[in-house]
Parts: sequence; C-alpha cells; structure tokens
Amino acid sequence: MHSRSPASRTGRPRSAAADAAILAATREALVDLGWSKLTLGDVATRAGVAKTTLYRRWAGKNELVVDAVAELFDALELPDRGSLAADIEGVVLQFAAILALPEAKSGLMAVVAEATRDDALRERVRASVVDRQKRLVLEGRARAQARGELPPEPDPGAAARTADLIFDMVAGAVVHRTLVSGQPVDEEWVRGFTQVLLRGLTAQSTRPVAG
Amino acid sequence: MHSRSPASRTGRPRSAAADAAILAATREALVDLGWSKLTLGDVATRAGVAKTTLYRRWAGKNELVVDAVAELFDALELPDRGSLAADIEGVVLQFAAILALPEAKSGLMAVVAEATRDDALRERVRASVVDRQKRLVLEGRARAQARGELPPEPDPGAAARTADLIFDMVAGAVVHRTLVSGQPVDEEWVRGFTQVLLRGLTAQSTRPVAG
DNA sequence: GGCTTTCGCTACGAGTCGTAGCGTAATGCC
DNA sequence: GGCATTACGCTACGACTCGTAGCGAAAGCC
Repeated sequence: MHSRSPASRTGRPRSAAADAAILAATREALVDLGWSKLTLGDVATRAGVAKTTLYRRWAGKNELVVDAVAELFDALELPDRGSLAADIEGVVLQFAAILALPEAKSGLMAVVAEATRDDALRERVRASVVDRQKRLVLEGRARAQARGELPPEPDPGAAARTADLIFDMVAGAVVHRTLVSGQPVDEEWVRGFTQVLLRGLTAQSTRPVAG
Repeated sequence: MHSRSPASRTGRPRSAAADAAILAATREALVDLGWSKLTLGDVATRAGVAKTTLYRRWAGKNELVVDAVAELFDALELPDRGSLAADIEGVVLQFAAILALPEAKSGLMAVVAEATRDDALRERVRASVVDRQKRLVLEGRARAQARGELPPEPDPGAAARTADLIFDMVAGAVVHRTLVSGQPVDEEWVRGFTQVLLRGLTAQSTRPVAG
C-alpha cells in the first residue's frame, strides 16, 4: 500500500528500529494503561521518539494498535499432532494464550469495535490479524480431509463457506470465553469444545471423539 | 445497587423521563458518531438535559453505554418452534438482528474491551447483557432434554459447564461473524451453524439434522 | 411552610488532539 | 565532496473534551 516498493527512494530512510520501538511501546502502554487511556504522546515518550514521528507513519491510534497487536499473532502455528481433534486443541490453546495477554485483550476488541464504523480499518484488521488465523483453519481442514477425518467438499464455494463457518465458531468461542465470559480457556474447556465441534451436542459428551 | 430500594426517600425524585431520554440519546449518538467520538456533552444536549445530570447518574461513558445497549436485548425471546434446531435458529436470528444494529455494533464491543480492565464494568455487562442471553441457553437446553433431543446431564457441575460452553459457542460465533468477519448472519449461515453445533463437523453437512 | 434532593446553567483547570514550523541528520545521485 | 530529498526531534499552538464546583430554582415529602 505504501509507495516504497522500489528498493529505496532518495532521502533519509525511515528507521526500522524506531518502528520496532514504537510497536513495543504501544504494547507496553496497552498493558499499563489499557486502550482508552493510551495516548500517542505517551507512546512516543516510551519509544524515545517524537510524537510527530508517530503521526508520520500511522493515521491514528487505531492503525497503530492494529499493527502492534498483529505482531502477537505471528507465533501461531499448526503442528501436526496426528488427529484433527489434537490439532484443534493445540491451535486453540495457542490462540487462547495470545488472547489472554493483557496487551491483546485490551487492544484487539477495541480496534474491532472501531472497525465497525471504518471500512479501511476493518480491512487492515482482516489482513493483519484475521487472515493469519484463518489460514490455520484452511490448513487443518485440508489435513483432516487427507486423513479421512472430514468429508471432502468438492464444491469450492461450499468449501469456502464451511471454512468461514468453522473459523467464526472457533475464534468466536475462544474470544467470547476469554473476553466476555472472562473465564480461562484451559485444557478441560478445550476438550469439551473440540468434542462439540466435531461430534455435536447430540453426541454423548463422555464418548471420546477419536472413537 | 443504588440506595433507593425504599419506595422513595425525601426530596425531589429523579425524572424517569430523563433516564429514558438519556438512554435513547445515547443510542442515537452511537449511531451518528460511534463509540470513540461519542461525548457525554453531546448526549446531554441530544437528551435535553444538563451535562451534570448525566454525571449524577452514571460514573462515565462506559456505564452509560452499557445501560443504553442492554435495553436492546430486552426483545430476546425463546419461542417454542418444536425442535431444538428450530429453536436455535430462531434465537440466533434474533440475536444477530440486534447485533446488526449500528448502536449495538459500535457500543457493545467497545464496552467489552473496556471491561477487560475494569471488574466492576465487567460485572455490569454480565448482569445487564450476558445473563439475559444465557438464560435462553438454559431454557432451550432444558426444553430439548425434555423432548429427548439432548442427553440429560445429572451432574449439576457438568451441566453448568456445558451450558457455559454452549453459550460461548453460540454467542461467540454470531458476534465473530457479525463484528470481526463483517458478514451477515442470514438463514443459510444459521442453518449451517446449527447443523455443526448439533451434529458436529464430522457429520455429512448435507444430512438434515432432524433425521 | 420547611426540609431535602434534583435540575439546569455557567465557569473552570487539566489534559489530549493533530498540525505547523524550523533546524538537523541521513541517505542517493552526480 | 556537493546537492537534492526525505526523515527526525523539538517546540508551540488552537481546538476540543473532561469531570467538577457553585449557584438559584424546581419538585417532591412531612
């Protein structure tokens, strides 16, 4: 999006160290102050840069926090644990661990709330945060279909809709549990969740999913 | 919580009309301005009351918006549609319709974000908004167990955990679909969601749930 | 009428916002 | 080395919002 695709234009280049310091300072301020009391002036002071430098790179608080929080989700991976249930449990626990961080808690939902009235911000969140999570769903699903644990979906449209549905169910449940209910996503909860997701509510809840 | 449980103490009583006007003005301001640009001064002007009156009744923006948004969820009901699947679909569509309102969209998530750092606010959200939704889960579940559609759960502890799980899955998926993915919760999506919730991902997605 | 509480209004200091202006620093090109 | 160009740090600024204090008037109960 930025017009610096060519190797580097003339003039003094932007300091990459400043970028990293600003984003780290933003997360630190999120922990100390939370979203509402976070000010760009304070972030600039913490990062050791001038306030004007912040405004030269980010349009405002929303965009800055999106970038700061997005980095937290870089750690998400999908290790092969042998079964779909184990894969889901592993990824959900990872996701929940990130969401439980105070810098993610206070920043992410606030930005999502702002994004309901700002299409550009919503797109930024989608590209920086959501798509990175959704990719795990696509990979895990393909892996499970290759294992024969999930029925194949030849129609690409239906496959995309199902992937979106799974993504909203998984991410939504974890986010709701963490931020709205305020309860921990521990192993017991994850087992129950995976059970329902794979077998449904109508199954006996004590029957193991791997059968 | 307020110390006005006795019929009415001495002195001039608070105007109930002012309360209603303020909450309505808050929702109106949420639609026009969104959470971040909403100011209590503006709400007071819209409601035709003095700014000081607002501060006498609510501690701040957070508490005011919680009360304003909570009223939107009064309309939630659980009509008996004959089967668990139909009950779920009906309630989810109701919930989604409320969440799609701009005053709910912009306000609810912002308040939840703030509640991650404010235990009193979290409790207020729980009592005003969340419990009202969770009650529907409890009723619907009991009804389905009476019908024989869900296995009974004799252990009260396990029953409570399962109810919490269902609630986080239902509400979380709808909220995530609406606010994060930014996609509509239409009948097609609700059918797919109910299918997965009741039968699980491993079931053939085209097989009807009612068998 | 007297007591108590609420209401509308005005005014205020404190804090934040986002920007403008200026001199300096760092790079690419010649 | 010199020049153009861009980024940086710093200061200052008007505009806005916040939450509160103080006042006189209004609306109830005894």
